[in-house]
Amino acid sequence: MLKSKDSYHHGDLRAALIKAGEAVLAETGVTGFSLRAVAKSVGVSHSAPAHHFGDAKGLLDALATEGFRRFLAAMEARQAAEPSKDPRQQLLASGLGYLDFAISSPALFRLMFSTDKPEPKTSELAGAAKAAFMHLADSVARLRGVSPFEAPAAMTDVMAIWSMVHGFADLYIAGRLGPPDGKPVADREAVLVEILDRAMT
Amino acid sequence: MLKSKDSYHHGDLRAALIKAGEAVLAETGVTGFSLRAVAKSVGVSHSAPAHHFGDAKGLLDALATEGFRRFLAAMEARQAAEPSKDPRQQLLASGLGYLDFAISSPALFRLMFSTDKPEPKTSELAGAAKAAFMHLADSVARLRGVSPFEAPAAMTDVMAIWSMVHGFADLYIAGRLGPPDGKPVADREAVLVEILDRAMT
DNA sequence: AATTCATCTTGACAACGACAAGATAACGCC
DNA sequence: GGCGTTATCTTGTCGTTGTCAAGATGAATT
Repeated sequence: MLKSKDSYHHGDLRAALIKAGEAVLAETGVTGFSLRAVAKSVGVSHSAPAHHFGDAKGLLDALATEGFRRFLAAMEARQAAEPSKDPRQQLLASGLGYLDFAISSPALFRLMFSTDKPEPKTSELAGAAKAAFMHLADSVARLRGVSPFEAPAAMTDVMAIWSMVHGFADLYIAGRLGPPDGKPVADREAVLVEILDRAMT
Repeated sequence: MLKSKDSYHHGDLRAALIKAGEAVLAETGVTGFSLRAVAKSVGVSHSAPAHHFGDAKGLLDALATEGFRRFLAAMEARQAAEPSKDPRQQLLASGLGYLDFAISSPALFRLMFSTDKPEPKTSELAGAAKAAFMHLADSVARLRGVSPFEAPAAMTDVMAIWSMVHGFADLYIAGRLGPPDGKPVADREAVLVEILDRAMT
């Protein structure tokens, strides 16, 4: 018994709500986000989401969790498409995947890095976020030959690289890069590669 | 005739609302932000703010505008406190001011770089944001000896430096820097100076 | 002093998040 | 097969929110 549209029980409500929630989030942003709008777009009563996610924060957490998974997937996809196995090239490819995701889902990207830290380490959200961080740490480990958790210098590399990509992506989706009133940025990927290269010293 | 607390006309409502709005924003974040809560904290009717700011977005825009002014002031303050007049040292000091502001007003910082671009270039918001950008462009111009608006290489410097500080500040206030479950970051200023240095090549 | 007008209040409405109580059907157990 | 249990979804309600309309107040202007 899977999706039956007109039966009393939806059958796959949780997944449907996450999918619809992502669309609503992309359209209205976090501030305009409405549980009832999500429910309506799925064709379900206004308080149906409560049973699956508790309150509004619950659904947003689920969206952020799903976001971190796709975020990681975007970085890995770019790495897989990069022919060279050189750690430096792989790390640059990862950065391009980082930017890909931010551009394709700006509202979700913002939600994921929204100020509320993931509370307990047992939560799925924290796990997905940690997985994304570990991907970066591993990439730097391959580049430097040392684990960032053992060598402080490598941890500085992690922070430098992460700050650079994240800042570029965040400013880009805010439309704030380049001259104030000018167009976005000529060739964003070329620029990102060039400045990311600086972060690796 | 300035602030008279119990008269029908407040006398300085606009300024009072901005001040109170900033407090509410800091407490509840953008999502929990409420016009009525701001009005109540000033001791005024729930729809008094409308006359000064139109709708909720109007007040948030005013807060962001004020934020950009203090943002610029924070960078200049750090520069003034830096004894060396060397362009590189001055630029680093500016970066520390950037971080100062983000840490002291995280919610406001997020609001300022929130995705909605400043629409018309005539708005005060766009002007204040542009002033902050110009400060950075000027600093880079002094460092490189060329205006970023004339030399593409210098503009790349601007983007590299801005991305680095912004990313570091944004990740820091999100509590995401350093090991996933660890403490914030040992000496944040030393780390920022070190990685910012990389951005300048 | 009379009038004008910006400023602020009161009242209303639709939409929202959250809660409680009930309806429906899937599942387990005998 | 029949019955109770339980997860799932609906309906109804409450307090709060943003926005609009209409009125009250008093400062400024003439």
